[in-house]
Amino acid sequence: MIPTSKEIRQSFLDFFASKNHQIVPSAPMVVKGDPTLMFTNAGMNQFKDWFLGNEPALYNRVADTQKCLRVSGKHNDLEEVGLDTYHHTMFEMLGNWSFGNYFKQDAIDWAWEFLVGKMGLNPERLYATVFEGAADDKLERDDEAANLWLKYLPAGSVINGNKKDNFWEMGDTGPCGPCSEIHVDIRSEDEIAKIPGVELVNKSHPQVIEIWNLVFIQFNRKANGQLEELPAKHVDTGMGFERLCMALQGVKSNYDTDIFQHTIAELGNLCNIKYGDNEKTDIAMRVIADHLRAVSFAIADGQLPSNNKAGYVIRRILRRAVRYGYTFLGFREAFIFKLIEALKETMGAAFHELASQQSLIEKVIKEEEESFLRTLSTGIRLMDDLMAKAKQENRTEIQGKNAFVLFDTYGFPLDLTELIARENGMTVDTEGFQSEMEQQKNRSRNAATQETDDWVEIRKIEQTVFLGYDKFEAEIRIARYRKVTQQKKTFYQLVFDQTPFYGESGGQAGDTGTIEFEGQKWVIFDTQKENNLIVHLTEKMPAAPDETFIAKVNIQKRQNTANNHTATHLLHAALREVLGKHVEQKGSLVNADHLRFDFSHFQKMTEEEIEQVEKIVNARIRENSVREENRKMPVEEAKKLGAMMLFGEKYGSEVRVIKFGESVELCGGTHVNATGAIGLFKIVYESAIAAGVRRIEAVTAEHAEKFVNEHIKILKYIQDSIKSTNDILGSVMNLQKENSELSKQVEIFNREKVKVVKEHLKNRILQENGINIISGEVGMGNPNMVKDLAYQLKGEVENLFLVIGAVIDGKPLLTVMISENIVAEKGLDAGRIVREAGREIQGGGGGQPFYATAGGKYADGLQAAIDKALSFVK
RNA sequence: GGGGGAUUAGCUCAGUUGGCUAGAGCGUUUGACUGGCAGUCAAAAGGUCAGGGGUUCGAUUCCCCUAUUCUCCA
Repeated sequence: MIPTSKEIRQSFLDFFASKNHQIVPSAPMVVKGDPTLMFTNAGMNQFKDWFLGNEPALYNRVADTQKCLRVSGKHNDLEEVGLDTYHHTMFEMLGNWSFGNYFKQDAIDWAWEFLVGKMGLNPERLYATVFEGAADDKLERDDEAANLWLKYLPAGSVINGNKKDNFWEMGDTGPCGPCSEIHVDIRSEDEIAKIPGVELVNKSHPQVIEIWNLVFIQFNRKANGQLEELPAKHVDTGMGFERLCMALQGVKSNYDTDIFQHTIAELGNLCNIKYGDNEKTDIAMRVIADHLRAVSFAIADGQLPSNNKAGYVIRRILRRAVRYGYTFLGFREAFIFKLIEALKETMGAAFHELASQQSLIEKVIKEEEESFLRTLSTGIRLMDDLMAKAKQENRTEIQGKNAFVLFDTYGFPLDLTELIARENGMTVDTEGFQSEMEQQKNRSRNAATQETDDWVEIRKIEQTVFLGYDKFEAEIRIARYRKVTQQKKTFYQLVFDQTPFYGESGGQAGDTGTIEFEGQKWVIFDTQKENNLIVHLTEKMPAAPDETFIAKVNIQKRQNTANNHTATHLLHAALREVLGKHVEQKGSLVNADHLRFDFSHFQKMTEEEIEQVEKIVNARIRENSVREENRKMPVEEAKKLGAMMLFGEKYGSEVRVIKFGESVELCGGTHVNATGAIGLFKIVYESAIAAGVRRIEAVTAEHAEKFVNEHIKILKYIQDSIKSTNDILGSVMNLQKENSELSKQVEIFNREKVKVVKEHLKNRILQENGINIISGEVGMGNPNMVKDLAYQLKGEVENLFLVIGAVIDGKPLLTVMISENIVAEKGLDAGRIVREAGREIQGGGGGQPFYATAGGKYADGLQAAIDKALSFVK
């Protein structure tokens, strides 16, 4: 009986539950509150603070399955995906952890018990690697792990690995340690007979692969590169779920497991191509099946495709999928969104966010696909131009610089440029392209360099105590600090033993304020949160950092922020009341000046809906509901209370619940004591930010008052200046109507005047050598009338040579118009004539051979200029 | 965070040495043809050339700032 992916996942969790592990849900794939990471790229991310010692571990044994995305930074697999059968952008990582509890022995015993005992993998096909040691770090071989493996494996199956493969580090600094990997050989008997598996371990063979990495964290790497032994040792393991399924289901590719096959079959139906028929179309289908997952889960976690940061990464993944579909499967219209139903059928049971967010995911993806198809068609047009130009210049190569512009500025991928070039018998200078790319990378790197010194620890603390819910001011001591230099600017990060400062998180801006000691003040210009660490930023470091300081939060700003935050909760509840329960928070920003709230909703809000929402919020404010706060409520109880849980948020087992009347939310932010403090709430802006997502911006209290007053002031000003008493709108509309009628009148008069002047000039035609010469000064209101006059005369008088002078707004204007045939016959050039004659009015000019104008500063010279112009035909 | 683009009619876009009375296709309206529809033909309406400053006799075009947006890199 072949186990399904669902059964395999469950067996893993059940197994470690039986070993007294706490099973926790997957953290969101999109990381919030960690500046060093955009996406969860390993199972341990959500426990980072426990490893770093920033906060105590809640459990000492944990296991889970974690949604991971590897598309940027150190682990970037994006361009590999699809080409082989085992790389992914998004994947599930099964993991078990020990926080200062068990170590190498249990980790290895249980891994073996699960794989061989529970899941029935053939032990003869398994290999283990252990760290061979490294001289530069003065580390010995990990004999302890090796000996443990020898209980289960023959000596020939325990292999030494180097620092690159078998020493795990989180980053340049931080916790690290040796690791031991389990590899499995899933080749056929025949192949194994030819080459023993042991020779293929870590050789990138698609069927001799690592499935489980057991990391033994025993060191801390400092900024100077040295290692120090950790007091508490941890275990961090990660097993690729897709690979495990492949091994257990007896297939040769991750994509042949039931995790992907349903989606691939559906895709095959859409394009009428069978998976397995052709290498090229197979790659495309794998790319799409993989990217679809990554993008769908990212959107479900609240990360919409956008034009920078994490959102941009998501956009790029989706576009890569569209590109493959476009090139290899012949899709010319959006298609990926149609596969979400199939994905939901496969994974929806384990990850119910797929089902509950399905229509949003579909809309967003469809919109993105369509927008990228437009980008592609623009690129194809530009490509046509480039090729035409190259052919003109007898080149068969598209210059690297041009290909780069196409890519860099217009987002047109290089492989498509090459494809189109090839189809037209041309090539692309990819070396030139790469060198341009290299320059761009250097520019960015130079701009982004940041130097971070080691933390200087003054006193040991377990975790900063946050006092800000109750206090604006407190005695604090600095626990540690470090210097950060970024683009020649230097500032310091301070961590306190306790603090009234709120660190930026949950959309609420960080506090500002001061710390004081004996009359001296240091400004805290921002407070940030890195995971759960509250970091205070200051430009100057106190000379005696081990003193006790008074920390004071900027109260005015904090209160304004609280107004806006509470108003956001009321707004959220009101939107659900007016628009429906499909409204869910997709993003939120709260600072002292205003609030911004993004939420799922599929159409523009009507004026009436906005008005109604505003009305409800203001009514709640007047009700003056008192804040009911519970800082440590079990998450299950909060759910029962009807608190809104957001997808894409990580919740601990105990949560803070904020209740104002009907509004119940899980929230770590700071709020008003009673809604009355908000005073007034005004929506100032409603717009779309993506398919299916709207944004509201609003202001409260003084800012709302100011907003209203300014509008009233403007209205009053209008009322005063149009001398209207009651019907302002009617008066303005009347004025507009009158204005347009008057403009039309002026237009008519002007035309009439041009006509009169024209007739007058026609009566003064001077014939000379078969040329009809007209000249004179005319009084015209604007240059366009003169132009009009000239063109009319050209149409009505043959063989014309016209010179007109006019003074408009005190400035002289000279116009010359010559019939085209005269230009040709006599070799005249109106442009040259006005340039020469223009000197008489201290100006210059130009135009075309038959029509040119010149302007100047010296109006008295106008007649001389006219004479000068006439001298060209006389 | 750094670089490169874009912003012209309701929509998609042309508009290169600064001066072609600012254009095309689609759409809209009207009229004609057809028994009706589909359609074909003809005509018209529709533009503060994103906003602000500057250079110039003259700016959609060149320069600077702002806003919005796209795109690449980190």
